[in-house]
Amino acid sequence: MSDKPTTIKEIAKILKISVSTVSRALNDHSSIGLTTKMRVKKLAAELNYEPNQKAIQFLQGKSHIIGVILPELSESFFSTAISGIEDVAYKRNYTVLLAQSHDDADREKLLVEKMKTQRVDGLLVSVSKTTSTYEHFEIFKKLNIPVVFFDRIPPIKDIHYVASNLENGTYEAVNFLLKKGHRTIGMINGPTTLVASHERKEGYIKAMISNRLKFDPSLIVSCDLSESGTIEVMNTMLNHRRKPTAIVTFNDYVALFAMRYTRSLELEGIDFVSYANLPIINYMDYTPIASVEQFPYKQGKKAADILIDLINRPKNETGTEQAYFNVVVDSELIISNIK
Amino acid sequence: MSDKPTTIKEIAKILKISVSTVSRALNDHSSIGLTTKMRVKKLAAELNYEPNQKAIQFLQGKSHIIGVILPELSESFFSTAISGIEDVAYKRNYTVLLAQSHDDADREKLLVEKMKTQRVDGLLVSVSKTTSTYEHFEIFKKLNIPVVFFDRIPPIKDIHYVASNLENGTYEAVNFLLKKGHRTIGMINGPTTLVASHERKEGYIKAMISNRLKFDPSLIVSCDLSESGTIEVMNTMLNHRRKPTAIVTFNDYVALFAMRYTRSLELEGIDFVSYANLPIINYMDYTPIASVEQFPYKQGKKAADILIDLINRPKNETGTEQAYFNVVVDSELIISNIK
DNA sequence: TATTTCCAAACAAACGTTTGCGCACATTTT
DNA sequence: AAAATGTGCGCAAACGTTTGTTTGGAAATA
Repeated sequence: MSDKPTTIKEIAKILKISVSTVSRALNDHSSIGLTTKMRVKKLAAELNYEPNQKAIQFLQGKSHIIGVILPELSESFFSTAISGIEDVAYKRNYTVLLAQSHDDADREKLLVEKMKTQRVDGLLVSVSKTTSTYEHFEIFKKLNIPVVFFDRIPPIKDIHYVASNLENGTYEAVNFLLKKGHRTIGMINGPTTLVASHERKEGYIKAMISNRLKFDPSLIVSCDLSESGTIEVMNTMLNHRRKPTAIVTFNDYVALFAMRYTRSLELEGIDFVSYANLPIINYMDYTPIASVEQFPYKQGKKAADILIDLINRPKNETGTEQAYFNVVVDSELIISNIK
Repeated sequence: MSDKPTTIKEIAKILKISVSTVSRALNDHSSIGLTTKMRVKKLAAELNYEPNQKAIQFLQGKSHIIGVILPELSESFFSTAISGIEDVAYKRNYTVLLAQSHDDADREKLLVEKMKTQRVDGLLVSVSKTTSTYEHFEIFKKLNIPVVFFDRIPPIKDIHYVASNLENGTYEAVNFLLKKGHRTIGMINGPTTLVASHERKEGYIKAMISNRLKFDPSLIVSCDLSESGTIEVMNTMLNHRRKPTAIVTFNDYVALFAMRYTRSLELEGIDFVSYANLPIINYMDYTPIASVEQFPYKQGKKAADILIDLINRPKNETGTEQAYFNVVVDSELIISNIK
């Protein structure tokens, strides 16, 4: 039968010393003699001793679980981010409790409750598209449990977050197109309410300016990101007095819609640049000629690291204003090697 | 400041009764009077009492964590499966510890170790492509910790598993093509070593037989599933004395490769049927006309349910041979609505 | 009335580990 | 020689909960 795992007690009994001595020996406490330490460690190794995490966590009143709530696991951006989150969590001895909101605000609220019940030590959130109120996160603030937002960040103050800087990537993208000879560059942007839309626009403008070109606001159009919406704005673009020879799209889906539409019109020669969300893009016949990479793995890692730092930070003195982590990960233009 | 969560002790103190009474009252133990129960429950509700899971789990010597090791989170099949696993885990009060092998056997071995250290109560595994030995799972058997395999199942005896029945889905697929008028149906199958390849072949054959058609083995070809491999076998197909008018491919990637290749040859009119792995398929210009759906969500749920059942099964009498769960989830042909 | 049965609640141990405190002994300082 | 300091280790409490055993008293039986 399966012998129960070795405990510190058994080691103590065998060595005829107290449990506390064993505990301290294993933790390299300074008040334990070298010989005793050696003996303890040797026996521990022989017996395959592994500390009972549950006991420790219970004792310390910490769950050593970090909650992660994100919109869709099946979106490659998020599943890649999770990968980074987990690598960090594992290294730092935390367990990840995963949950998906499926972009539903109500479900998100429910999940936040669940996380509280599970007594997570910290929370990592990428908010759902439909979330418009943010009180459900207040509970955590009250309980002094840190929350770090990443990628999809609520428009409120006093929060920790990790997000990508889309401005610089967009700058690079537009710059790349300009260097390639394009002079009329369109942009299919997302809803103007999104921070991400704003950043894209800024990057676009900066690229134009730094190339001493005039910025034509009518070349940037907002889109609801659906297929029909994309076709609609594509029509606007194509009927523009200055028809773009290149278009930057909000994401890969929009790029695919737009490219499919131009092909259906038997239009050729428009260069597309997008933002990397889909790995599958490599399997396709027609792909954007470049992509702005947002490094979801890196972002996930960073966010998890910050969260765990926050969990373990020394007790913040009451009254003292604490600092908020606002980390921005630069994006980067990746030029496709498919010609 | 954040008041610490309410404990059973505090309730006891306030009500001037013992902790054990409170505990039993909350758990509806029979030996507690109705009035006491009411009083306890009322106060518990008022104080927002939530049992400290860590304490319970520690006391019971259970971690209430199930480990999940799978090849790639970013593959939609797996991320969908995870979703099902988590739903079940949550409902049954378990936490999911997630890990990816990235289809690397060594990493998988490492992760199994990690899971052991974390003292998971059970393990859910979809084995990596490169795994060829399976001793690392033996440790769990020895420790009496249940392991359930799903989707990618090792070819060994005496294991629990959940897998999809590809035979029936393939049968439906081929049948569908036959009904559509096709008489020469090719199949790009995977490596013959895979169970999944075998099942596809069987389904194919059964469909032919039940339609009273002769089965031509040369119409089924093995493929390493790479793009070049796909092109190679496509050439074989296209030069076959009986050129197929429809082809069933091992997965969506192979379908995409094959379809791209036929288009590059400016060949038209071959119908493709594939197995649903990629949601993105809907965004593409050319898609298979039908897909065999494997219900990863359902499979994940089922696997998790079985695992947790196994964890909580009454102690198996030593010596008594225990039964192994071998669950097979039927696949189903989904006909694409994109014409 | 004396004894048994039963109900409701209390007591106390247990789970594995960490940690503040204290004790004994040895060494160094006054 | 007495006092202070240091070293190495043990004692016991603590974390929150469950659960086997015990207790007190009331009701039921003899």
